[in-house]
Amino acid sequence: MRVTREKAAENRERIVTTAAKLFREKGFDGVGLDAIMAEVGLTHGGFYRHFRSKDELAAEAIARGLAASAEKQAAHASLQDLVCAYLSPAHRDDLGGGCVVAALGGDIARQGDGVRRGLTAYVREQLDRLARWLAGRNGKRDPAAREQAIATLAGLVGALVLARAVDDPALSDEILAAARAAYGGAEGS
Amino acid sequence: MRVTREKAAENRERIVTTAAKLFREKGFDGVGLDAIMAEVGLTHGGFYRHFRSKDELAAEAIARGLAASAEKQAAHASLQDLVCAYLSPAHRDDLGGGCVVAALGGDIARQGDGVRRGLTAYVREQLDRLARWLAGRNGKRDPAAREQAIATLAGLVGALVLARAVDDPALSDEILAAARAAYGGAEGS
DNA sequence: TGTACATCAGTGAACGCGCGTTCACTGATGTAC
DNA sequence: TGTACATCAGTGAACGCGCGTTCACTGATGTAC
Repeated sequence: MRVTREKAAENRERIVTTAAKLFREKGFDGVGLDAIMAEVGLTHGGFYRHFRSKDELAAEAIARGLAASAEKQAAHASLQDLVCAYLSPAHRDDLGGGCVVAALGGDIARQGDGVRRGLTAYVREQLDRLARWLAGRNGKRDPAAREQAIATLAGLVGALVLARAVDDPALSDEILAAARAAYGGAEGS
Repeated sequence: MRVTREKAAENRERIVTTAAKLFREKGFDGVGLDAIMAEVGLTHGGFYRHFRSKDELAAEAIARGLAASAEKQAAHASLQDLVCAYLSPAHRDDLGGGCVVAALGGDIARQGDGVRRGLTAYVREQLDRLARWLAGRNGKRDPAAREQAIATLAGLVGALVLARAVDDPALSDEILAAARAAYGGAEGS
């Protein structure tokens, strides 16, 4: 049942992206290798032709998810766009495709070095991007831009976590709307 | 080996508080009943004299953790106090005794109805408290107080999650300090 | 280009461990008289 | 107050299932000649 090298590489790729989705949806311990492989369309035995362990897959899946997030954030034309998209009901309801930090934040703090190092680099990158935007908005060379960037990133992540954790749809929507307003998603750029 | 009714009630209590601590430290799936019971000083078999299942314990432990948090927040004399304590390095490093939402936020969204309803009530309570304080600071009857309360709560939770997830102690400290400044922990009341 | 052989991605059964749950049992507590 | 019996919190072994991991095997792909 050997497959093309090309096909094998594609399968490996799909294992990583599928895992990245499922981990965000159900947590690291909430998904088994069999569920991941089944969603890819393979049997679980073949997993170890691609990865040494579930942990190795987890590290790679997180890295992939962070890279995808970074790309998505970079695509926004303005801070306003980014905040509106991040705090949209659609993003709240898209656990598997959304922000890795909001979905797995608590668990990441308990993960190994590789995962946490990747996350740290991602946070630095996002802070730099936000600070640049904020400096542009407030006037060049704003010394408070970095502090504002940190407050904004924290507010975005926290608002999404709260909006997802809360039981009442009306309260959840209110949280998103208030945070959009507070973090610049409703004002002009 | 029967024990006093009093002693049994005390044991039950300790199971709940120990579970509340360990769940926050290692996640729901990261701790077994045997570990919880061992830390209490009992054997795992006795667990089912007190609870019908691990899930039932989880719901009660979360509720207990939220109640403890609410009490702690209410004890602060001012918003400044609360923000400074919440965003302190000590709180960041006290996973087991700290904020339930920051420690288990992502997992709570995947829990049952009981847990989420309790969390929702807790969030409402905190928002009301924050809005009252913010209205007091800005002048009575501030219509933006609630929006500001939401932004503040989100910022607190998000900053703590980020500070814990990040690998670099200096960046972690910077996040806490910036958020303290941005959310009113450094200004006068 | 064609043939023979080596490689190796994927299969599916099996292993082993952890963990939630159950159960027969113990013996001190609680209660009825 | 004292005695006999019922209750039940806690014990420790056992069960069963899920899941990460291993392994012998298959058969198409890749390669050497």
